[in-house]
Amino acid sequence: MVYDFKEIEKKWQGIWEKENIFHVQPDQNKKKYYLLEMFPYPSGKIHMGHVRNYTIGDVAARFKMLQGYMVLHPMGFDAFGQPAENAAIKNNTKPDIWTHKCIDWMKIELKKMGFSYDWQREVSTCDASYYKWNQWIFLKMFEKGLAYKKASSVNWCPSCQTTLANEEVIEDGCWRCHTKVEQKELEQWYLKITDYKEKLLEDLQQLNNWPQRVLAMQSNWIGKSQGVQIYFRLQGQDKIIPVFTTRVDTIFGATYIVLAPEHPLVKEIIKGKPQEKEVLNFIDKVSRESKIKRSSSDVKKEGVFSGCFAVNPVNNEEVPIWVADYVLMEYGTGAIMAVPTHDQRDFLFAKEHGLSLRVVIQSPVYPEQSRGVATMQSSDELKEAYEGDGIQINSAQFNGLSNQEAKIKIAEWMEKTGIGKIETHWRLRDWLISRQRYWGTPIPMIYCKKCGIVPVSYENLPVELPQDAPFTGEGGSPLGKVKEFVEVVCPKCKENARRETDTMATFFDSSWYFLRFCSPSNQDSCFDVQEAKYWMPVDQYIGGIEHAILHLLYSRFFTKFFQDLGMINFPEPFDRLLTQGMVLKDGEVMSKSRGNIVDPDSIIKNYGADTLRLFILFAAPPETELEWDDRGIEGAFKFLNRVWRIQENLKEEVSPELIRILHKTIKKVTEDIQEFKFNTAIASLMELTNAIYQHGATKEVFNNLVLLLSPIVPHFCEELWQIQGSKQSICRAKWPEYDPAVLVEDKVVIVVQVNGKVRLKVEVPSDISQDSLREIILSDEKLAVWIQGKPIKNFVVVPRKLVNIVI
RNA sequence: GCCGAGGUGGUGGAAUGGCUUACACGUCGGUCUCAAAAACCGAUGAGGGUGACCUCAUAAGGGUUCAACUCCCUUCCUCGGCACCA
Repeated sequence: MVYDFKEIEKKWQGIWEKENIFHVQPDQNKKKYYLLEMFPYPSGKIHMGHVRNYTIGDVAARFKMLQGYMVLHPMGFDAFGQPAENAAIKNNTKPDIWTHKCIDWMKIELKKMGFSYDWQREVSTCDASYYKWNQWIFLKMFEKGLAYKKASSVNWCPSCQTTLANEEVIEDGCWRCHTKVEQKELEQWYLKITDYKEKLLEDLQQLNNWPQRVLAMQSNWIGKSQGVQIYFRLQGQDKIIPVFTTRVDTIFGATYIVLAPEHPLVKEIIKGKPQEKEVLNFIDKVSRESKIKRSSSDVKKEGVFSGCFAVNPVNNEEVPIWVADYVLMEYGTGAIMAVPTHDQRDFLFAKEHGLSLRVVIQSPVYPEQSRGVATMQSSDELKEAYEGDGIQINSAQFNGLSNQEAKIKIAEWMEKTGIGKIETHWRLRDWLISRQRYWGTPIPMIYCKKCGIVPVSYENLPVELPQDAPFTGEGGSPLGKVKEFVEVVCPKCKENARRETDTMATFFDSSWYFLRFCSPSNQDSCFDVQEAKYWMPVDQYIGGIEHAILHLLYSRFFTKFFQDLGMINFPEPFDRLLTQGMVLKDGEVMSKSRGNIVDPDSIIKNYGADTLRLFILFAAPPETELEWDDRGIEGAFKFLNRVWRIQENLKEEVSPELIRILHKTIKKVTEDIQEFKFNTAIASLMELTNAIYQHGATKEVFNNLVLLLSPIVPHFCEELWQIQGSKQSICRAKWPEYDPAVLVEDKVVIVVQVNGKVRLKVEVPSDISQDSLREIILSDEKLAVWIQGKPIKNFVVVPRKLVNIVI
C-alpha cells in the first residue's frame, strides 16, 4: 500500500492558500527572520536548480516558523530581460503578455512544490509599480552624481544587439549567448559603483557568514593593488613617462623601461630615430594579433628598442626604452620599469635581448634551503628571477633593510622628493547599465537641444513602456521607433525634445528587490522605512554561485547607496549567504543542450513533491554538487511509506531506549537544520524510524517524528498530523525540545585500546570512577593477551568514551 | 602564477583529535507467496584464517600526539575565480 500523495498534496496546498497561512506582518514582540531565495527569471517552467534552491530555503523557513519566529519568506519574478523579446518575435506576441503567462505557469509549478511563500508580497520587476522605483533610484543616483553618461569603448554583443557590463563578459564572450564580444564606441549610461570600491572591499570582512570563495571572488573582482607611480624623465626632453609598480623596493634594479605598443608616447618619441621604421612595423604586427593570443603566457615575449632613453629618478641612471607586447595599455600606465632580477617576465625578456641585470634583493636563506635559488651577489648566477623577500643591496641609503620595510620607506621618500606618488589601482570599473533593448526599465532621461540632458521629474514617474513597440529583432532599440514614446516636451524649456530610448540592465532591478519585499505595494516610496527596519537585513540568502559577483556586488552597492540616503542604517543586505551546488546528471550539469534534463513535474506526478524534496535534501549537502539518481528518488519514496505505515501499529507503552533515541534525534535534527545539514538530519530521522520498527512507538513518539519531518515533507506531515487528531495546521505547532536528562545514559561502552589499537569493549556504569575502571579493564583476560605482562607506561582515559593503554 | 574549495567503500555521502565507512543506493541471502512484486529481517571496505580473530586501508610521502580522515610540512590531482595586473 502506498500513501496517496496526489490527494494529500493538493488538499494541503489548498488549505494553506485558503487560510493564508504564510502571510506575515511585523510584530515587535516577536523575533523576525527574513529568509530569501534568489527570485527566478520567469521562463515558465521550474528546473531542478530551482527545486533545490527553493527546497533548501523552504525547510529553513518552516523550521524557523515552528521555532516561533515571524518569518518573512517572499517570492517574486525577475521578469525583465531579453528572452521575452526573443519569444515575442518568435511567437508573434508581446513581451508583456508572454512574460505574464510565464509567471502564471511558473507560480503553478512553485505552488505544486508546497513552498511556504507569502504570495501577498509577490513582486514582478516588469510591472510599472515596481520599475517606477527603478527610475526613482536612478534619478536619485543622477542627483548625487552617481549616474552619468559617457562616450567610451564598450562591450557589444553582436548577437544580442546590446551593450554588456564588464561583469557580463565571460572569457571574451557574452554571459548569456557566449557570442564573442566586440568593442564599440558608444555614449552610454554608467553607475559610479567605483565610488564605493573601498567600502565594498572593506565590508567583505564583516561578512563572516558568507562562503570563503564568494568573498575571494568579490575581492578578486574589485582588485585592489597598492603601489607607487614613478616618474621617469625622457632623456634630453621635457617629457615624463609615469610607470606603476607594486614592487618599488626593486626600483634600484630597474635596468630598462617598457612601453606598451599602443602607448601614445611611442610614436612621438621615435620620430626621426633610425629605429622608427622597425618600431612602427612592430606596432602594426602586434595590433593585428588577437588579444587572446597575446595574453597567453606561453607565447614568447617580443619587443624592439625604441632608440630612446629615460632617466631613473632614484639614481639618475640612463635606461633604454623598449616597446614590447607583454606590457598592456589597459593596466597601470601602459608603461613599466623592468627589473629582470626580480620579475620573471622581465628576466626572460632581458636574457633574450641582452639587457643588463642588477640584483637589489638578496635572499636571506641558505642556498640549500631556497630550492635552487642561490644567494646572489652576482646577477650572472641567476637562472630565474628571485621574486621572494630578502635584504636590500645596491639600493643606496636603503641597503640592509628588509625589502618589505624598504617598500614603505622608498615609497615615502619618493613622495617627499616628488619623484613618485603612492597610488592604489583598482580592477573594478563603473557599471554600464544602458541596454539597447525594449523589455526593461526605460531610463528616465530627456534630451533637449537647448537644455541638454534633463531628468524626468519625480512626479512624472513612471515612464511607462509603450505597449505596441515593433519587434523586428534588428537595428537598434524598438523604443526608438515609437513616436509617442520618443517625442516629448523638455521639462525645463517646454520645447520639443527626445526621450532616452535605452533601458536599464536587468541587474538594476534585482539589486534592491529584497527591500521591496518588506513593503511590496507601497505607493509612496521604493520601500517603507519602518517595515525595512523591522525585516532587514536578510538573515539568510540562498542562491546559485553564478551570482557570486554580479548580483551580489550590485546589491551590496545599492544597499550602501540607500544607507547614504539615510533610508536604512546597515551597510550590508545579506547576513548569511548559502550558495547551493548544481544538480548534475551523469556527472554533467543538467541542460537543454546536453539533453539530460529531469523535469521536476514528472517526478511530482509519479512520486509527489514531498518525495522530490526529501531526495534532493538527502542526496548531498546543500553547497556541494548533487548527482541526480532515479533510484535515490525511489528510496526517498520508500522511506515516506515506511513512516506512513507506523501509524497502523501504535502502542500504549514505549521502551525507555526509544525515548532516549527520540530525544537524541530531536537534538541532532534541531542542530543540523540550524546549520543547513539536511542530509544528516534526514539520516538521523531514518535511524529513529528504524528504531521505531524495532521497538514500537506510541502516538506521542510518532507525533514527534512527524513534527521533526514537517519542514522537509510538509504535505505528508500535515496529513499525518491531522489523522493523529490535531485540529490545527502543523505549521502552527511548536518545534519539539529535547530533555537533556533523558540523554544521560547509566551505562556506557568504553573502547579499550592498547598502543592505539582497539582490543576490547567493556560496558560500565557511566559514573564509574577512574580507579575502578582501571581495575575492571586490567583484570580482563582477553586484554592480558595483548599486554603480556609488559609494564604500563601510560593509561590514558577519555571519560565515558575510551581508554588507551600504552605499553 | 596568485587566491579559494575539495580528494574517504561498488555509488551518493557520514565522522573536524578518540571504535573509519553513520544514513541511503546497489548487490547477496532469508521470511511471506503457487510464483513474482511489495513489505519485513539479515549480510556487505580489501586481504588472510575452519574459527574466536588478525593485518591493511581516508590522493601520496613525512611530522606532531598515548591516539590523526581531522593538526603541521612536502608533493600530486580535481573544480572554481583572477591574471603577461607590472
